[in-house]
Amino acid sequence: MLDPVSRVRRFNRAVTSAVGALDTSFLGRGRPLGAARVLNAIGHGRSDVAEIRDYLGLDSGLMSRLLRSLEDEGLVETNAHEDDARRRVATLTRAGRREFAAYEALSNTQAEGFLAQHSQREAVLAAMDLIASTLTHERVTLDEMDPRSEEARHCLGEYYGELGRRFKQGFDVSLSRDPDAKDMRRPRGTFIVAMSDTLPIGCVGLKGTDHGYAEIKRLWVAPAARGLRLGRRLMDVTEDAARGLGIKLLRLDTNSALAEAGQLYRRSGWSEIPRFNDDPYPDLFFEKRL
Amino acid sequence: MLDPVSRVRRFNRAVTSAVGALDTSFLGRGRPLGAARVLNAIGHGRSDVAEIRDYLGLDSGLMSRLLRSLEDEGLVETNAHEDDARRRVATLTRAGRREFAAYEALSNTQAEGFLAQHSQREAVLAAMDLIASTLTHERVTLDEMDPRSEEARHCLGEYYGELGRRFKQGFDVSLSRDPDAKDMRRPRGTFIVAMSDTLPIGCVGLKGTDHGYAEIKRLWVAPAARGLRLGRRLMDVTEDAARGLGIKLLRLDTNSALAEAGQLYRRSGWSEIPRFNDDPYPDLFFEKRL
DNA sequence: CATGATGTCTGACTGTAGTCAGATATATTG
DNA sequence: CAATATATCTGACTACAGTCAGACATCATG
Repeated sequence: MLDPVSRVRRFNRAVTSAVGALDTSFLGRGRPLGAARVLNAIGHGRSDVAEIRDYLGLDSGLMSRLLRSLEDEGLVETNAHEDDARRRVATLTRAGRREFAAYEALSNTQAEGFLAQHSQREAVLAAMDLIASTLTHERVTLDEMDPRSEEARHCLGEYYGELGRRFKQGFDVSLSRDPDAKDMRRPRGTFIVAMSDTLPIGCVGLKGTDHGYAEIKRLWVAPAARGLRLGRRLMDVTEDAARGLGIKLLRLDTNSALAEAGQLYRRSGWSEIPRFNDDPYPDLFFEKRL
Repeated sequence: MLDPVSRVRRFNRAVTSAVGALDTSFLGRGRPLGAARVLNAIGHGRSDVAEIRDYLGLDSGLMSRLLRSLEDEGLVETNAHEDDARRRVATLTRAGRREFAAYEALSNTQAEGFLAQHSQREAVLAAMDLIASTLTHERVTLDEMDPRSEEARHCLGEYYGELGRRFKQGFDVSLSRDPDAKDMRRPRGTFIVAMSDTLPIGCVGLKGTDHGYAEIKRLWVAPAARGLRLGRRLMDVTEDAARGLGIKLLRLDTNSALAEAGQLYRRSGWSEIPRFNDDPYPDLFFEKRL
């Protein structure tokens, strides 16, 4: 019972029966699961019918019927898409928004109830994050984003916080050479955020310079997503982007306190070079020719 | 997106879609989910039809039909229960055992595949244990068991290992006054194991003495099950058992390195007393009058 | 041994999810 | 503008899960 496979299977059993209960509770508002899922997808901002169908994996016939039943209930309205009259766009009516809010409240209460069972909330949450990340890691997308976007700023905040915890002397952004946002935008560079569902779980910046090379900056992976080789994926995508921008040489600096990072660089074709800047924090310097 | 409730809901979404895939894969052997569940319940040693029905939460009519379909496939045989001919007992035929083994192999492969995604297996497993324990903690049963049973010995082994890690000087059972198993059996005492599914996740011993009191020994809760107030439940059940045995006074010893334990005792009506034995490890002593 | 309780089974039924073929309206392309 | 592609809808169908009432055999009890 204590070998790894049994532990995974115990988890599966526990979760399967809990999810079963969760599904039934969706029926708690007198509506079949399929219709409830469509209503919630619309409530969460998916309006294009084809998109919902794709997201929920439904047959077009079934989707059509589910929409019709929600319309009959007065919860949803559909209209032709303004650019293409074949496509339909679904929106919630006032009653639909009310009903959606009721589902949201129900889900929130359920989540709170679950957390209340346990006196060590943070440990439970961290465990949930870890498993959710593992389950969804094939669906993580690496999206180019503006370094000033909310998602990017979230990642950077977490990154700085972690440096503060891991460097003996702490970390003060203002002392470091904080890259200018415009150096991490095309065409000089780029900024990439790893998104799991709607949660930003990692980032990396490619910063253009005028010295004949570009720099990799701010590589960060959320603790819950570590071990999934996301750092490697972020680096690969950034290198591809750099090649696309015609960049021939990459450099980066890091600190030996960040052991995983150093390992990653060495394993993926970077070579250590002498210090090439006067930033007070880094003590390790790498470059890679593309 | 980062408040606790959102994190729980993200976990729910991730797990719901994974479980959906898992359910469908049960159909991968050309058999409806219901029949597959019954087959697997029988394979896992549940033979009494009423027990299976109860475990899977099925209607008696449905259960009957599912059994019939498995019989038609030649996978299951049912016979009258030898003590009560109204009850039926289901057993797997040779073909049934083969089919069950195929499901097992499938589940194991799936579990291994999941673990393989992540380079930090132990962290993922610990997270799964924690969540499984939280989800199933209402279903944890506290069973009286022999202190020499496999379950009890597992718990004691974990307990000693943990003392070794938490005591500065380590822990050597032979130096401690290891209770005689017969002092933790009725009528002198008892031994209680907390079982989650088939996994032992906690224990406590009630050790009878000839000094006018009984002792609480070996209170342990698995790391993954901490925070669920299981220690409290174990203590409550043991006190009830002690009352049932006519015991009027309980004592216990512990070590200040085990802070949670000390807190638990103080909060549940125990009072500190002077040392009452010469065991080298404990430095805190309590008693409670029933 | 009659009576009621229990465990299982059968038949008749419902609701939901899902599939498939074809109809309809709109877009795109040569 | 004709031919084709695309997005949705409708009707007809199947499979599965689940419910309910009642039949039947067996057991426990006074």
